[in-house]
Amino acid sequence: MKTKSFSQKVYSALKKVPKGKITTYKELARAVNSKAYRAVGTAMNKNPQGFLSGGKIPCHRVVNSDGRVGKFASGTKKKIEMLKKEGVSISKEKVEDFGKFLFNLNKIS
DNA sequence: TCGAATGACAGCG
DNA sequence: CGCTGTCATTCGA
Repeated sequence: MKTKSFSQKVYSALKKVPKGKITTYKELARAVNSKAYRAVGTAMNKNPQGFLSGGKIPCHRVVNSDGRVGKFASGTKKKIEMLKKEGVSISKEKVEDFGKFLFNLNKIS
């Protein structure tokens, strides 16, 4: 495994998330063996290589540990609708069965 | 409720 | 080029 940048690892982990599932900044940060929860979102925001640019980074599948969608580049509400189309139950701006749709990147035992 | 920690970027000198 | 402030967050007291 080559020494990838922190952000690069985050993208790779996020790409692993299947459709209809979501993940949290905390899990992503843990996937890269870091605790820079903020850096995960910040790096994405600075690198809009997400689904908007024809990329493969489902930034909209990333939510906060509280189940909140947090903030998104193209509009938080927009992501909520997308997630709902994927099958995720969201109320207002918060995921209901958040833990149920959560995808374990680290597959914690 | 508030502050600290952590990674990256923009602005300023 | 180097430092500071801010940010798509989280945790502990």
